[in-house]
Amino acid sequence: MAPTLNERKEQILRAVVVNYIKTAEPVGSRTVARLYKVGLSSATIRNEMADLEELGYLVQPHTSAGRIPSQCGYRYYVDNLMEPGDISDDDEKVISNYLSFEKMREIEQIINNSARVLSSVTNQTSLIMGPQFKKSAFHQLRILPLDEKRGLVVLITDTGFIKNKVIDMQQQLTQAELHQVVSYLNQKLYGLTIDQVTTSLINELKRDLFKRLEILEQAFILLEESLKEEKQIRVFLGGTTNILNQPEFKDVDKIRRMLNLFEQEPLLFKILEETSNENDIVVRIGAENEYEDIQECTLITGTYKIHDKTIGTLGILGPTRMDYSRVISVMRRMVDYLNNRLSS
Amino acid sequence: MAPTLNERKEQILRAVVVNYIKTAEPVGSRTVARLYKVGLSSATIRNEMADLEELGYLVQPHTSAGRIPSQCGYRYYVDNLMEPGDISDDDEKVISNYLSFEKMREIEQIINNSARVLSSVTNQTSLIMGPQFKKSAFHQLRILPLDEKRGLVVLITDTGFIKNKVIDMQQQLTQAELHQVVSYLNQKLYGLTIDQVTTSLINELKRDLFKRLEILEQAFILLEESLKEEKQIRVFLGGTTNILNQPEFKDVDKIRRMLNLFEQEPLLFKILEETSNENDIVVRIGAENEYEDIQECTLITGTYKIHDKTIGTLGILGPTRMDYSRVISVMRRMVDYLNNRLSS
DNA sequence: CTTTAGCACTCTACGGTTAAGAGTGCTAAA
DNA sequence: TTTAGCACTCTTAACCGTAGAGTGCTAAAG
Repeated sequence: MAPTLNERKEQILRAVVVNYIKTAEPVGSRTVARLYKVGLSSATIRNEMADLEELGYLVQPHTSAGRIPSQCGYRYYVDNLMEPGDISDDDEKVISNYLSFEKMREIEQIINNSARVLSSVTNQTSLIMGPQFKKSAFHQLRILPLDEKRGLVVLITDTGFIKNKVIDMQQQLTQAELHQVVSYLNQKLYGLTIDQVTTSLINELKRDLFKRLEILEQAFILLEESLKEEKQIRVFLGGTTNILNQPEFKDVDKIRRMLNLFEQEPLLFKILEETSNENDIVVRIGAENEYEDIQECTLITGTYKIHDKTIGTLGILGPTRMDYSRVISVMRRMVDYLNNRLSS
Repeated sequence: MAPTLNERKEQILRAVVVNYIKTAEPVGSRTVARLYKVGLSSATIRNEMADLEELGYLVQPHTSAGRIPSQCGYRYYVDNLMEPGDISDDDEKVISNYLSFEKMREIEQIINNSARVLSSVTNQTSLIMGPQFKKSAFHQLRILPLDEKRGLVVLITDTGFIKNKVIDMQQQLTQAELHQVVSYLNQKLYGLTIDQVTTSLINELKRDLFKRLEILEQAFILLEESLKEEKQIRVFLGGTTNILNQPEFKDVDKIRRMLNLFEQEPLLFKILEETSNENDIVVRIGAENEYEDIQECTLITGTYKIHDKTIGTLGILGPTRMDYSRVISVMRRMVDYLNNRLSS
């Protein structure tokens, strides 16, 4: 869609982006001439940079400063100029070092740890959406009587999640009655994703069951509630303090807005879900993001799967001035890791 | 221990503390004379303030500024000058409004919500230690076979916690064998607190059981691990961004140190545990805190119970310049709330 | 026609100076 | 013992002026 630039302009744009990513300082024509063997004088580069500014790829903070990439500039860089490249050896070393230590079994811990790794390698803030229970398929339901009044509902999905919840049972059920209810439910719900277990479906089942047993009111309400609650998903954060190291966040007010965002789990969830794409790593630069408070940031997301079923999203959030190539390769690496780790 | 001040000095000290808490500006003698009907001229107050400074209760940021309370000054204020007072009507209204909405059943949600309330009413950062599983007593253990290879271990405590964990069972166990193991364990462990279930005790049990069944290796290792893991407790945070509103945290470096602290859950846990006292609200001002990074802060803690068993701690962390009277009363209110809520 | 050297111009960042304001300590009088 | 008065101190904000970086434009060179 964007008009293609000639090679020289591309070279210069790349030089500006790369240098600005590294130094966070506006890049002048002299710097480009010196550091990137373009074989041109600063004056020529100046002219080209003026063109690039007119085309919208560069901006000038003020008349006598160097140029910095605009959001379009970053976009062009990511789409056309960046060498995708594999993860660097150094990063790989750090990551595998981190991951080798972990003997975690609980899925939450794995996710949490991944958030930590992701943020400390990229020096950005990482967000990882916990496994989305609702996308799993119903596999099995058990009710385990605890004592006279209480029971434990255990719900097992095809992806291996186990959710449980204590319920009060006002009226006592005999073992046989309980068994009857449970096997009926299992039969009806088997294979549905949790998403598909709607309130209306539950109501229907309730009507059916009431014909046979009229004592389950309590238990049912609670089962319903429990399913509803489970749809709320945790978002794990790593390296929230990393934004403080970025010069673009020297303003306390910006920091506040970001941290505020980090406290709002449902919002983070929404942002991650909207941005992510099942099959690919997505890069949202600046105003490409829906949510206003991150329109000076770039969000990079990827998804992870359990047994080929997409189950969650990971994201890295930082200023638009971000080492795209590196972050993307690290992201790719972590997605692979999670896919392998969780499917075993 | 501290020498008692005469009434006039107390009045002036109180005035300085109160005013400084409100304005965050050094308080001059004129201000004290004007706003707090001491019936003395600024000159007299100046002399008294010079005395108070010599005694260590006030400090001067620089020669020509007003005074601000030293940490000793705050301590004296909290111990002797502050009217303890009940929670204000406004605060009570806000709190009960928040709490009336909640229909939460899960303990984690209750805690999390409490953290939110606490922080938004006090405008400080709140920390709440999740229920301390390890202080509960062992009540009942169940193993629920899921399929050929896996089982669900369910652990129930006297305080009503339910913890569960999936285990892989390499060798198959018959129902009878399983039952035997489980009832043996229940018998041996009943009534012990989780704290008391040490590795050595588990090893002992293991030896005992191996005489009868030699197939439990796997299951046992996993049970042991699961108990160990459960000793790690979550700390819920609320209002971490509130510190940004405090003028004492205008320095980005201080902000970073605090946020860094907030990311280290085990450390928060340690701080809360060290500070808290089962029977009372504890106020730790500045250097009274062990941990270096909060020695410019005040930490106020209280504990909550389930069935008269202390099970967790809540804390409020803010700059030493904090509305002590208000925070303490709010803290007291929330402790009461949690005690009632969780014991039902 | 493209590239380059040169130069005047613009804007920021920084250091130093100044003036206003707040509050003190001291002295002497009430 | 208290208070009025005053000189003194220190901070803060505003206001220069200058150095430095980088530009845009022009004119010459390739």
